[in-house]
Amino acid sequence: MARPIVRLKDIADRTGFSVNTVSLALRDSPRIPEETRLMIRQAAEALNYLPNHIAKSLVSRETRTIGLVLTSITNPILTRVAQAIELRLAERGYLTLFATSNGDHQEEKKVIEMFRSRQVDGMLIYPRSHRELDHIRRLRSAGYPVVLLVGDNDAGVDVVSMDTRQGGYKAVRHLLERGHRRIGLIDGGQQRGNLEKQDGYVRALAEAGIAEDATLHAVPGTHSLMAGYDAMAELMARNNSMTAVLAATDSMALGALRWTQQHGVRVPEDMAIVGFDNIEFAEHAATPISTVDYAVDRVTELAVDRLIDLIRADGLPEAEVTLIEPGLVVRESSAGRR
Amino acid sequence: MARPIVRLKDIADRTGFSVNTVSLALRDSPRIPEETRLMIRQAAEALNYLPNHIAKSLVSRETRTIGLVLTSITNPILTRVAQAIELRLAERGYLTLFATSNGDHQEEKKVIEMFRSRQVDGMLIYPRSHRELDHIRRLRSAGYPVVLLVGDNDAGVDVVSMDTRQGGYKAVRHLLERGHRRIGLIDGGQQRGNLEKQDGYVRALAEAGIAEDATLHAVPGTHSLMAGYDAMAELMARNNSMTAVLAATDSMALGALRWTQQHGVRVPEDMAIVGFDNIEFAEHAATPISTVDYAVDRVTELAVDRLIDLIRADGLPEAEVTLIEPGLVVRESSAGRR
DNA sequence: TAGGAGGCTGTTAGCGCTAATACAAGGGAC
DNA sequence: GTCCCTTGTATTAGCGCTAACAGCCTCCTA
Repeated sequence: MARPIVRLKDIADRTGFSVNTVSLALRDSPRIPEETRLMIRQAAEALNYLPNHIAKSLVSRETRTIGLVLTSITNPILTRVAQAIELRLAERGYLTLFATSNGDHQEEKKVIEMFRSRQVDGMLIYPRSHRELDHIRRLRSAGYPVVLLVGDNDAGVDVVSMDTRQGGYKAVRHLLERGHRRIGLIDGGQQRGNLEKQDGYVRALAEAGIAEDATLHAVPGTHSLMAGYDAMAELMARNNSMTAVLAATDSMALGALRWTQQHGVRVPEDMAIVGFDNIEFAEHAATPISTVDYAVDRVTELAVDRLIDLIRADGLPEAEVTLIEPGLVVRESSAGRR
Repeated sequence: MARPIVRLKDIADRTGFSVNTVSLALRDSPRIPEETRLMIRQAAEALNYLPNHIAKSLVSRETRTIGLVLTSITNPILTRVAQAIELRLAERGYLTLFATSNGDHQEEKKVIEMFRSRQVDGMLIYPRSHRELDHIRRLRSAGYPVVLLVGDNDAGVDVVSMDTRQGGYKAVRHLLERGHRRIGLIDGGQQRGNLEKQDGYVRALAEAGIAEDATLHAVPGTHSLMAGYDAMAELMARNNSMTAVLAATDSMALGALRWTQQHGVRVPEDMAIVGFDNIEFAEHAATPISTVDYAVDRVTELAVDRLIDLIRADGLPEAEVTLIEPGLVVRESSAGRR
């Protein structure tokens, strides 16, 4: 600790000018003549001066920092989202303060408070639950710029998100078109009321006149590959004559694929598999996996743009929900007709 | 913007006490009687007061924030590292300011300056090059607590890292013991002088009396699965009678595996494959991949502990380099003898 | 009953910076 | 020569907070 800090005062002492003159010179004020500016710049350089952003923030009331709240970064797609957001914010001159909620409501609230206390200019939040958003709505009504990275039309907060409901719908439509009737669903997140993917799944089936069947649903607790593997084992043990399965993440789809490999079930001949997110490992799996694409670049770009608009506006405008329609990437795992 | 801020002054006005008394009461000073404390607490609650951490930092000269610099978070193992670090720092009461250098030297320097300007209490850095560390050594001699997440004994800065040199050595020894003599290497990062894995590879071969053979080396530009795939294609095209290959990351090992699948090369019978990092996707690949384990928990725990020790010490102690010996996880991809 | 000793609270200064204002010197217009 | 305006700089105040010190009671003791 106790590293020596070079302040404006030190430059002032060295050059004989006042602190204020030094401040103005370093900020290229037109009121300071070229010659003075140069002298001061040189002194600053010689002393290896670095402005104290903390002090500046106290005066300017902006920190040029935004807070990013994720549930957990182990989900490969959230990783890519985090990376892309950091990059875009950096381009716009913002630094990213990062924290994870671990899917816990109290943690999420605590993290948001910490960010507020640190006076972040705005927040990007991937909420653990897509339904319980009261604490975030309160944030917004207190005047804080917030953009959610997942959510629904009725969120009451700004949202930029993939339309996963539509994604689920598209994936099931695709499977129906290939002749599948008994389609399984490996979901995740039901505990928190995040039902978008399931909604899409149900709607597509309903349109085709197919009733829901609980024996075709599995709800593992996590999104990991092993969770997908176990869920697949469970579904297969139920003897429900399933011929296709939709997994809520590619990791889980890979787990399901692994199960089929180990148990002599051919993909896609005996079992079609479709995942979500389009991660690299899904594309190059032993059997390349069909998937609902997550448009990382679109989502992050729009989300960051929107957040910065909110920050710059005075008085928050009406909340806006942007849902991006995902594309379906069809690969070998769901090829061919039944 | 322009959200209204509740300050100590507002609580003071409301309760009739002075700002100082309010400050003391909220910090549970023993000099403030219970009754006063309660009144003030209630007022604070009623006004929804949140301390301004920025102002506090200006006075206390600590921000309780550390800067984490990564090259890029798309490498799955760095993701896990980032997550684990954030978690451990949060436990210790620190927030994580996050930035990526994208493997660019100027970016790395710029990011470090931004962190300094924001008065972070310390930094954890995954440097793009394990050799060009002058700018980081300068940081240290200026009194900044820094811990590198990869590095060598002669770094001159604190390091907590996996011993990847030892990892490369162990992996090759393992292949040699299985009877392999023509062992390929798919590396990455040579451009920046990160030769640890290659060093270990070379040493193990030398000890076995096997000369280096340039036709067995491939150096893709990135760490991605496709990079591994392409490198494998290149190595196989060289007709170098290779029977085993060591890839610098599991992603690349998966890419190599994918190539063998598509070209009728049996693993491990015709080709053994060993990777680095032990990511979940390697464990559950079509052929489970042997790998050099990355002890995420050990590394991040020790790194964070060391950093906080440095922050608490007055006057930085001698730099300390901790290299953690990695374990080798043998799976199907390198099973059986030749 | 004077003189402390504590208990409680207020006042002042300062963290490093910016913004608003003040001021001194020089130059032109009349 | 006075007045005013411009140019360059210094002074002051204040961001929200903490730390050091100052002061005023009340109560106890000799």
